[in-house]
Amino acid sequence: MRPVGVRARSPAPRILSVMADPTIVLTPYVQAAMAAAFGPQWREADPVIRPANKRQTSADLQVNAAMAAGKRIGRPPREVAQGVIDHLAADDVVAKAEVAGPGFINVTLRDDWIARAATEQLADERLGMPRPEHERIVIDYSSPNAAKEMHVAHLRTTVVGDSLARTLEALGHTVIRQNHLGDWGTAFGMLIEHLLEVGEDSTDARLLKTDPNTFYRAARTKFDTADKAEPAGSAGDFAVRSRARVATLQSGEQESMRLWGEILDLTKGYLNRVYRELDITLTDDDIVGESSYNDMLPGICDDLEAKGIATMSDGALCIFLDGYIGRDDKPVPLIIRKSDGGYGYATTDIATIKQSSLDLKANRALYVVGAPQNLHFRMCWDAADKAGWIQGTEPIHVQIGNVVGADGKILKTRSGDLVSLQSLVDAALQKATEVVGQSRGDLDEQVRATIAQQVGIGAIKYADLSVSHDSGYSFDLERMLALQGNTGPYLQYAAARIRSILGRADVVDPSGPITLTEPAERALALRLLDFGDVVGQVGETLEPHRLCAYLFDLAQTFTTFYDQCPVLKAEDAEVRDSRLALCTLTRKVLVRGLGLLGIQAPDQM
RNA sequence: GCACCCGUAGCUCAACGGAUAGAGCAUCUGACUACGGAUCAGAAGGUUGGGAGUUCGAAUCUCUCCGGGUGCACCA
Repeated sequence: MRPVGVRARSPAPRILSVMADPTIVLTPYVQAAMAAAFGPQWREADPVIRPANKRQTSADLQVNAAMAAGKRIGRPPREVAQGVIDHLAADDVVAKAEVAGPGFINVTLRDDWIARAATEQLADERLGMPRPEHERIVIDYSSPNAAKEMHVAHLRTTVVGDSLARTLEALGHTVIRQNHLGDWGTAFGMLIEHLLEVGEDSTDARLLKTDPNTFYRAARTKFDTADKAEPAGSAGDFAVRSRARVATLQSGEQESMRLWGEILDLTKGYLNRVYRELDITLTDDDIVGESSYNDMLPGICDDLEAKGIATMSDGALCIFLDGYIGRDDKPVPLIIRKSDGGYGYATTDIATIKQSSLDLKANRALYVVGAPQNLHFRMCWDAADKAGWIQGTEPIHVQIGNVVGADGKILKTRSGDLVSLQSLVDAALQKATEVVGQSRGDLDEQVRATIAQQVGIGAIKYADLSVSHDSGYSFDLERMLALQGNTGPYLQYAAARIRSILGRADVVDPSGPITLTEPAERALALRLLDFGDVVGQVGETLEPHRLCAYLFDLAQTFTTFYDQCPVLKAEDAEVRDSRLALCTLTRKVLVRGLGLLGIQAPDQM
């Protein structure tokens, strides 16, 4: 059985758009040196180039291949390292290379090379982002339920999934967004009956658009009241009608289907409002309701049974896979058809991966879904794979950790419900409004409101994205809206500040050339060059927090530069032009990077 | 019981098998009457839960123990 859900980490061939990334530029040089020194079998070897350890050396990069190679070559690592240096023909890039410690090669890049690379990066539309081998990538994310309000758990899968979609698209991949809307199930019987009772054009019906939980709860309450009434039937026949409606709906009866469609239309109104407020790229075109798989489900069950993969057990059609043992040492079943003939998530999830692989020909299929569902997905994919339905597709569960409160527990309201997404957003917007009102009382209210919107949403998103997606994070408004520290507002501020500087310069579109004399200039330029590599890494590892960490570090590197190097008051025109170009490039990288995270950068704040 | 995730500075979190484990917040000390101070420089803070192993080298890989979270038959 093939391992599923694990991304092979063999280094993918990368095609560079410009010379920008130092590691990529240096790699062939080092490989050539190793081949020249120790034979052609080293031409493809990973030179293990890493950022240099700043406590040990002032160099920029370290090449660590010599230590691993030492054993195979049969020579001391330091000797191997020296051999690489002796054959290194990279004078146009490398200023200095020297052996250190047990066999590190510390490499210092040439200032003029860095300057030239940064100037090129500024001219590059893609700012040095790589163009990896093209893939088709299906991303399942957000996945709310019809007629229910989105809650905390949806927030993160929506935000993380959207960032991944934007990033993978920017890398040139074809991204197919799939928003698996929960649009089917027994609850629709009572929802339809409730809709009929309140009237399709009533204000109560409009609640589906504005406050779906209230609508849902009203239906639920009626159902429960009627269902549990003693003696039976004393509270009306709502429950009976609801059950009957489920049956007519499932049979495809026209009027039931129309009413069902009405509920979905209203739901889409709600979802689109939330997505627009959060600046999420999902649209109606991305909605793939669970119901759209209905027609496939019987065939899937039949096929799995015919292939001998699924068997009947206690009236349900189940798949028992090797290696899945549950309580009491009993094998865990994957139930694909319930004993009442209905289908659960397992069957539709098998359908989705089958479709992504065989129909959509996806190279990767991402499921940006809560971590607790890991077992479920592994079983579905193992089953699908066993049936031969995963061909050339790597299914990946991008596990989303829980959002917890200050007490470390999952965010819940006093009544025990999960906290609604809207209440979190509202709280963030209110707080952002306060902050902007305090610091920018000079701006008119309309402008302040726009900024507060961008800052509040940016703060939430950045908080979601800046910690690794599989770990939980504590929802703390104070922290996420803080103006200093690793937060969205800090990065937005950095971008706004640079724009202000550029606005006060008389140059329209600074293009350099960039020249480097001050250490702070050099450090900034070098860090800017890393942008493309970081974005490429996010595309492979599916970890947006790496981009967050990079942007934060870049912003800090910039402020150091800005503190130490006068820009507008630079001593001469050439230096001024160079620094304005560095400012421009930094702003472009920050804005583009935030854009990949799905965060807007206000012009002023 | 079985499986997956996690345990790193007071707090929130990083670290692609590489050197003395890094940031931010909080704490403490300095700088500049400021090209946007929403700043910069610095200090302090750690036996990476414990132990064993693999490796030239382990927070990272393996095993084991402790502690926490989650999942495990008709919910999605």
